[in-house]
Amino acid sequence: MGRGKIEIKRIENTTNRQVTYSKRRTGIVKKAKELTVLCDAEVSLIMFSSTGKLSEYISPSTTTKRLYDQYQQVTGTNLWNSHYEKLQESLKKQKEINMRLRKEIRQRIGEGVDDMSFDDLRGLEQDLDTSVKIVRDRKYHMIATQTETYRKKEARGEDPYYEEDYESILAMSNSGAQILSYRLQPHQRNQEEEGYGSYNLRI
Amino acid sequence: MGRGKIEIKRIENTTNRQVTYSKRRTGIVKKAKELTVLCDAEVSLIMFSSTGKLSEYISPSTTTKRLYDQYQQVTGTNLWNSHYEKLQESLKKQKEINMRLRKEIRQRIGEGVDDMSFDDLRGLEQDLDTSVKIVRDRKYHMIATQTETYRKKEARGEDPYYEEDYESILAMSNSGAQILSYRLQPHQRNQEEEGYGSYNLRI
DNA sequence: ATGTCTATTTATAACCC
DNA sequence: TGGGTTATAAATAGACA
Repeated sequence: MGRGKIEIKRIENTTNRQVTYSKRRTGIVKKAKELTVLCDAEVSLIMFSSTGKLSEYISPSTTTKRLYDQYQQVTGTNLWNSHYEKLQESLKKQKEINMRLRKEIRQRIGEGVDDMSFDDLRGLEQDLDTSVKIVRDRKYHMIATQTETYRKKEARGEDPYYEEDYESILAMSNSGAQILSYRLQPHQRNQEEEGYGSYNLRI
Repeated sequence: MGRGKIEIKRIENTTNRQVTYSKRRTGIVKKAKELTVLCDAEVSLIMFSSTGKLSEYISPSTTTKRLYDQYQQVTGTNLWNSHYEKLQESLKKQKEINMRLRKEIRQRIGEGVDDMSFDDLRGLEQDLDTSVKIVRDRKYHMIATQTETYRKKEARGEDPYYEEDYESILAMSNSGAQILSYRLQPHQRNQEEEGYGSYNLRI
């Protein structure tokens, strides 16, 4: 191939190795092209240099993906299987989490209370009490704040009803979107869909 | 390449085409091997003849699948995605659902209450009241039932403390497993034991 | 890293088995 | 198909820009 026979053995000098790679890469790609045209073949050639640089050639009549699908069919080995399995596992996990979340919500709503132990009941009751207290406090706070605003406006001589009436002030940030989904669709609790969600969230 | 310059153009004669394919296939595979050894590269070469016959070369240091995984990483194109669009979609959906469920639980606990509208707050409060009522009723029912059992035992002259004391009767079906996962986080329970009586106040 | 030059080695087209 | 043989075209190692 050049000035003197060479032996096919790893070129230790990094620079030379890269130079040779560059030249031979061009050569092999040319061969692949020729094979494609001359023999009407379909060729996929993927190369990583020792520095990790990628080069590829794919016959213009096809795509890498299509050719690999064919490859799989012929060889029987399913390259995507492992990916598929991972996805499925993920999905399963998500469904389990979903189930748990649903169960927790159901219990918080008061369903299935008959199957709970006394201690759990007491715990749940306490939790609910705490929550309801938080919500109520927030509600009171909102009322207080809005009343304050109303009074200030009035004090400044503005018409407090200028833009909105008192009721609408209270109702103000009624963000169209319902927040508790179960309240939106009472029937929904039957079994929404498959439930996967997240992996390790803490509630 | 032989007796007279040839032009790179599809060989129309099928037999000749196959002969040429066969010879050149050998040649290109040799080149791939040389590139692998000489330049320490990783090469995947897949070829389909015009008759559909598959030939491949893969550098011994890797596997077709591994090399293709690398290929995907570098190119960004995900060859498998299109195969599993449905699965992937499913997964996405599940994650969204879980997100919603988590959000709902968080709200039922009383988190994020500051971002809710007044109406939503009122709705949530009602829901929580209802739930706590259900739970409390069930608790009372259990107490009543157990007290009943206790009395009956006593009436029959049995020692009601024979196996368990009164407390443990109440605590009975304490099913080791925690039911509400969020309760596992201890700090959340700190503010308990308060106004049971005010849980159903309404403005 | 890429392109050019050149001596030499390789690949291979055409042919035959 | 696959293996030889051989004349010739192609590829390329080494050197340098």
